[in-house]
Parts: sequence; structure tokens; C-alpha cells
Amino acid sequence: MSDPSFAPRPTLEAVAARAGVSRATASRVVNGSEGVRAPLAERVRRAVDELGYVPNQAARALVTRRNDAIAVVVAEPETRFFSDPFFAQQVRGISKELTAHDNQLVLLLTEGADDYARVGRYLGGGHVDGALIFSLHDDDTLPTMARRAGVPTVIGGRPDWSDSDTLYVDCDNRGGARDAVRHLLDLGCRRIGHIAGPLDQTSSVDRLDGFRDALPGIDPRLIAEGDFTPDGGSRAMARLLADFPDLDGVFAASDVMASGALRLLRTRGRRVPEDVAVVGFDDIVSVAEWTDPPLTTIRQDIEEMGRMMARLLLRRIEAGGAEADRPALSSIVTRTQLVVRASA
Amino acid sequence: MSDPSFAPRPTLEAVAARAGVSRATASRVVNGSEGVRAPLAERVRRAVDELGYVPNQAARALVTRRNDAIAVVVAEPETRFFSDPFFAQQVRGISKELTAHDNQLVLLLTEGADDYARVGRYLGGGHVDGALIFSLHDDDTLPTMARRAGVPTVIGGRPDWSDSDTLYVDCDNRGGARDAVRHLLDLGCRRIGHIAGPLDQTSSVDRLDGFRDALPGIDPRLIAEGDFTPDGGSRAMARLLADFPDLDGVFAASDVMASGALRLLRTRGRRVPEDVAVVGFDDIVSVAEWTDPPLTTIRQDIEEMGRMMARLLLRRIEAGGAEADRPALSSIVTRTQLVVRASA
DNA sequence: CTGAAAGCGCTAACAT
DNA sequence: ATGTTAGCGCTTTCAG
Repeated sequence: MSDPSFAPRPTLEAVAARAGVSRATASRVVNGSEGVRAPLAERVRRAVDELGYVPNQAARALVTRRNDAIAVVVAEPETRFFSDPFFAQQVRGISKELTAHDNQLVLLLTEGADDYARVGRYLGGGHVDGALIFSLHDDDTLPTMARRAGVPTVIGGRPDWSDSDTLYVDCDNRGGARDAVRHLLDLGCRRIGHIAGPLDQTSSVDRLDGFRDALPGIDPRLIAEGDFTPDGGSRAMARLLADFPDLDGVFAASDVMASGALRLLRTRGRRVPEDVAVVGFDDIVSVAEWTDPPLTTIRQDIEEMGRMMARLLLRRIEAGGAEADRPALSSIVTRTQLVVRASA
Repeated sequence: MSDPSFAPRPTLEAVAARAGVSRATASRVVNGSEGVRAPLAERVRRAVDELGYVPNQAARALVTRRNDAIAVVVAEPETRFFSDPFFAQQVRGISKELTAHDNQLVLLLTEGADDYARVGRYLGGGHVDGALIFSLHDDDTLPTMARRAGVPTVIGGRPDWSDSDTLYVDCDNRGGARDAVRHLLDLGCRRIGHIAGPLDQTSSVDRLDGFRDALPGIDPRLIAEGDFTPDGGSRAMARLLADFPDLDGVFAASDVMASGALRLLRTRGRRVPEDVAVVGFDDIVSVAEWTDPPLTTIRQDIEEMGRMMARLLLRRIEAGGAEADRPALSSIVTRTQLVVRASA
């Protein structure tokens, strides 16, 4: 017990004593409240320095009911979170925004459905002031858990229900998909296939809808469902090629899947874009610029969307539960943009 | 104020009242202490369920001085964290282990040196019971900050100083590197180059040392420093090829760099492994199995190392500051293994 | 085995 | 402007 790490951290009380003021005044100085005369404040600050005082967060949280921490929950049973750069970028945006507002990011990974209970407990435990939830699949119970736990939430990607006080941030998946297909059409493609994402996610469905918008009444076999992995993209591509040897254009619902498709096309000896033009979605630079040929794609500003999620959540927390403020906050749908590289 | 989210969460007090017991007894049941008679315990449990009681963490932390939360600090100014699968795997391992012990993972990202102060404040704030620090570069102040904050720490990768109570987990970088080069030698390579990682990190230095062990007195121009990115690998490869057109073997200090090297080799028309044999390091499956040709590499069990870090830290926390337990805990160096695929 | 009571360190009314 | 005081919700001796 002689270990130095056992030296009790100084308390506000100690600081106050050393500065010769009351705990309240010390607290005021530490928290930057107005109305403390300069000399006193100075003394307190000195005491803080000398003692190396750091506020005890637990005590503070207990009374303020604020943790300055936000949970990021990834509803991805597969461990796509770590292999797909999409998440990385989004988390980066979130992290930046949170940091700028002195909030901590608490990452909650769910490896499987078993983990949901744990996450629920955590959210309910009052550890965090809010939650950012990603990558929802059909019937995901996470948002419900968060709501029951009374934790303000913002969702990444349009949820599959609509409800005025569910806030989300998404890009215009459908519009972007339309643009992708139109580009293919403009290039003169006659037989265009679609590699869709998992259709239990709205982003996939919306992109598929956009595809159909541009190609009404298309043969459903021209649509192959992937899983947002390179492998899945490859497989879907293979299927499409098998069914339609005359395929001359492909719109993949993600760059990652497009990269898989490109690979397969190469092994099959199809030239891109001469034989088959390919358009992706996301514009994940580390993927799109590195494929061979570089990928034409639909850009969404993923990092910025992350920031927006964080900002929206912080505002919602700020507003508290006060209903009056509710209408002022609304979900955000960002615009997409066609980025032409070499693949189409 | 009629917002349902304002409904005060039930307290232990409420549970106790409903179960007709004292707060103390309720607490015992909730925390699974022995010595509460079954019928009473049952009543408490029912009350918990009915009320949907969840302990307030702040209150608990205030008294127990435990947060059941561990910080993962990534000392990577560049945002390699998110682009390099290495980190992803390690974090996955950590996450699993932490979860298994009901600890939360708090991710602290540092985008630049400015963030260090914030991290220091956070660690000092008593938010977490311990810290896992990654990817240290020379003279990194993070470990010092953690120590000053009195936060038990385990480091990922051998630090550049040694000190009996600094705990770390690393693989046998030097031995692995030796194995890589020997494999190349066994294959008959006569002119072997090395693509090193940034030499301000011990893992890079250790691998370089291993390279030199197997090839004593080698021309220093056969060593090109990369930066653990594919691009860096490409550039280093180009340099090596320029200086040594007769190069017939390359050991890259990471799979990611090796993938860049492979790409460059292809654009230069060198066949792998016929003209130039390539060995990587890490065995990151998503990289090594997907390169063309698939990469021969040195495997380290990254996820397992993550688990080990977490386990070690948890034990250290468990032991408290008690010096008696110190000697029992020591750093871990894991073995590596050559995995032969097609590139060498 | 169970309950009463004393804080953990801090903030926020409320006094002064 | 500063100090006094009352808790925040929980765990944990200490009595009974």
C-alpha cells in the first residue's frame, strides 16, 4: 500500500482549503463561472496547479447528470466495421466533432446479437449522454433500447420506419444511384446490371430504387445482391456475367463491392471500361483511386456526415427533452456527386 | 417537461421500497453478494425487473472508484488507425476480452499532438481504470502522461525504453524477420532488399535488425524506409529496383507495404515470385490472401495480442498498486510463424 | 442475515 | 461576491 498510485487524488475541498476559500468558490473557478473576483480566482487556480487537482468525473456526473460522453454503437454483427473504410471515415468525422465539443467517444462494438443486452445495459446505465447508431438492419432493436433507456439518439442512415422524432443523417442514396445509372446510359451502355447491398438495409434498398428509377421495368435478374464486401461483389459480378454475357455496364452499391467486381472482370478477361463500364458508390478514396482502373463513383461526404451526426446529437442533448425545441431539429439528407475516373 | 424521457430513472431506493427491504439489501442482491436469503433476493429481483432498474454508474463509480472502462489510446498522428487493418484486428481482440470482463472500451483518437493534452486530461479525470496505448513513436509522452495520471497501462508493441514496471505485448519481430529472410535465402535469392517501416518505431527497428541478423554486413542501400502504407511500399520498392536492377528478393516489414511493392513490381513487369520473391509481415488475411499473387508472410496473431493486452491490463488493475503482485506480471512476446503462399 | 448511517466528491440553490 | 448546505445514488462498515 506504499505505492504512489495510491496517493489519494486531491479533492476540491483540498483546493479550497489551500486557497482559503469555500468549496463553492473553488468549484466556480474550476468550472469557469462568472462572478469570482480576480484575486480569489487566481489563488484558486494556483492551488489547483500546485496540487495537480483534476475534478472527479464520477462525482460531477452524479450531480450534473452529464457525462460528456457519447456512445457510438455499430450494429454490425459481421465485423464489417473494421474492414470497411466507410465506418472508419464516419467515425473519424464523429470523433473530430465530439472532440471539438469536449465530448468523449465511447465505442460499443457488437459482435453478435448476444451483445445487445450488454449494450442496452450500458446505455441504460447513464454512462453516456447520447448515442450514435450505425448501420441498422431490419428490425434492429437498438434504437428501441436507446429510447427506452432515455438516451437521445441519432441514427446513421435512414431507418426503416419513419417517425418524427427519430433523427438521422443520410445521403441521397436514391438520387445518387440514379446519377450513376444515367452516367452509364450516357456512355452508351445497353445492358446494365446492379450489384446491390444487403437488402435488409435501407441504403441498399434506396440505391436499388434509384437504379430502377433510371431503368424502369428492368429484368430483375439484372440485380444481384451482394454484402458490401469485395468477395460479395465478385460473386454478384460472376452471377450477372453468367446470366448476361452481353452485360456492358454495372452499378455497384459500394466501392468496396465494385473493387471485387473489377477483380472478377479482369480474371474473366473483360476490359473496363471498354467491355464493361463500372460505377461504384461512396467514393472511398483509398479504394476508388487504387482499383485498376480507378473507379468512377458516386461521392458522399462520409466524414462530414459523421460530423453532422455528432452535431445533431449534441444539439438534441442541449435542447433536452423540451418539446418546444423538437421541431427545430430535423434529419439531414446530403447531396451526392458523380466522380468520373476511369472505370466508366 | 411532460417528455417521457424526463421520467426519472428508478433508484436503488425505489427498488428497496418496492421489495420491502433496505437499500443495503437491495444493493447486495444487485451486486450478487452472498448472504441474502433466497425469498428476499427474489423479491428484490422482481422489483428490479418491474421497475426496469439500472444502477447509476456515476454513483457507483464515485464510491467504488472503479469505472469498468478502459481507454484505448492510439498514438497515431496520421490516421493510419483507420486505414490499416492491423489496428482493427488488435482492437477487435481487445474489445472481445474487455467485453468478456464487463469492461467498456473507450476509444481515444489522437489526430495530432494537440490532442495529447485532452487525452491527458481525460486519463487524469478518473474516467477509466486503465489504458491501452498503441503504436508509440520515439519520445512519445503518452505513457508518461498515463503514469502521472496514475492510470495503469499496457503498451502495444515494445516501447523504446525498458523499465521493469512498463508492461507491453509484442510479437518476436526480430525472430520473425530472420525467418522471412531465411525463407528467401532458402529459395535461392541472392540479392535481397528490405522495405522497412518508419524507424522511429521499435517494431520497424526490430524487423530491420532481424533482416540484418540473417544478412550480416549487407549494403545499407538495400534497405528502404517505408511508412506502413501501400504507397510507401511502392515507393520503397521503386527505389530498391532503381538501385539494384538485379534484385531477386524483398522482405517488407508489413503486408500492407508488401501489397504496394507487389503492385509496383507488376507495373515494372517483374514476375513474382519468379523474378522477385516477396515476403511480408503480419499475415493480415484481408490483405495477404488478396494480393496477386497471394503473399507469403510472417504471421503474428494480432487479435490474440489484443486480447493479451487487455487481459494483462485487467490483471494489473486487479492487483492494484500492491507491490507484492508486481513481479508476477510481465510483458509478453509472442512467437511468429512463416506462412507460405505464392509470392515467395 | 439485515438495516441504519456515513460518506464518496461535487454542484447548485439558497443565504448572507 | 462568497459561503453554507443539501443532496446526487450508491456501497459499505457497523450494529443489531
